[in-house]
Amino acid sequence: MLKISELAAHTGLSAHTIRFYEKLGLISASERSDAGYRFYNESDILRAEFVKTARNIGFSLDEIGELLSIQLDKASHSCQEVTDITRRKLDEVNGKLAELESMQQTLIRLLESCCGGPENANHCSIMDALEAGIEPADSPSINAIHNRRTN
Amino acid sequence: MLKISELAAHTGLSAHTIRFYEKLGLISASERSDAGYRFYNESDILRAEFVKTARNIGFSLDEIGELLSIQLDKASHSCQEVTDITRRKLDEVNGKLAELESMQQTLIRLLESCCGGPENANHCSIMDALEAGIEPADSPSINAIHNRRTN
DNA sequence: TTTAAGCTTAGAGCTGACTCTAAGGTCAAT
DNA sequence: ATTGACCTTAGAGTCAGCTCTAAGCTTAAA
Repeated sequence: MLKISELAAHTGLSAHTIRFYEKLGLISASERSDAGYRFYNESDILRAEFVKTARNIGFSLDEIGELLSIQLDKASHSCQEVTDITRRKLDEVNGKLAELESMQQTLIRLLESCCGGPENANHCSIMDALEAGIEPADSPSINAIHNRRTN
Repeated sequence: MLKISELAAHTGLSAHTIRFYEKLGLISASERSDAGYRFYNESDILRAEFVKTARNIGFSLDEIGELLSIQLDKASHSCQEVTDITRRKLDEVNGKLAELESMQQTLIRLLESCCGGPENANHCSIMDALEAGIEPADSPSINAIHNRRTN
């Protein structure tokens, strides 16, 4: 039986966050002391670790809620439901990756174009590019590979 | 001279957003009609486009403010200041990319492990992995390349 | 002339995931 | 007995970047 600060130390979540997750129905303390202190038993701890793991992978708290409700009654949920959630998340991640890679390419291009020296910025090619309204570069190669796996 | 909705159409920003950016000091209307309507002249329009471009690249509104203040007095700012802002942003983008690529690898690994079929989730390998507390995979190869350019 | 679309303002609300505060009760050690 | 660390709650605040509302004024078209 762990107290909240012990569960916090164990999971790496703060006590505040654990209470917050409890409000959302993600984590609960099966028992309370007479004074109202939360106590977490083995299965509470496993559940908290599940939440932490899922959060690390990038699932939103809502999605973690979905996954937990599947976990509570696996017999009436299918693998497909689980992969659907996972695939949705992967698609989202791929979309963000594409955006960020486009930004990355643009930023690299800008940095390569500018001397970066102590000269004044009158002829700075980065400023010129921003004023001219450069297009965001899209970085096709890497994402094309990633996306192929998901579509 | 454009009215706010015309500038909105021109830039792809909403009129609401343009007013919001004005509050932050990013965009301004050099003139007003007798009734108080904003009117944007050529240089206002260029400034709005600058903001839009910088935002597309991924700069925060604060950073855009910095860039604009450099633009207003290029003679007293150096190329180095501009590249510093740009490099900072690139580092940030690279950091997010690394995180997302790690998530991506983990999600792909999960999807590959699961049948995704209509069977019940009693033996779903994704659920198993979440319960077992999988490590986030870090995807070294691609980021190692990206990061090499920035450090 | 009337109507609809568009403009103005200050300020509130939204998103997601926390993070913190205030006011108070509990517990272990000295 | 007192200190200090820990626990409780409801609820407010934070971040960034919008997004919307209300109440009222202006303008262009039919």
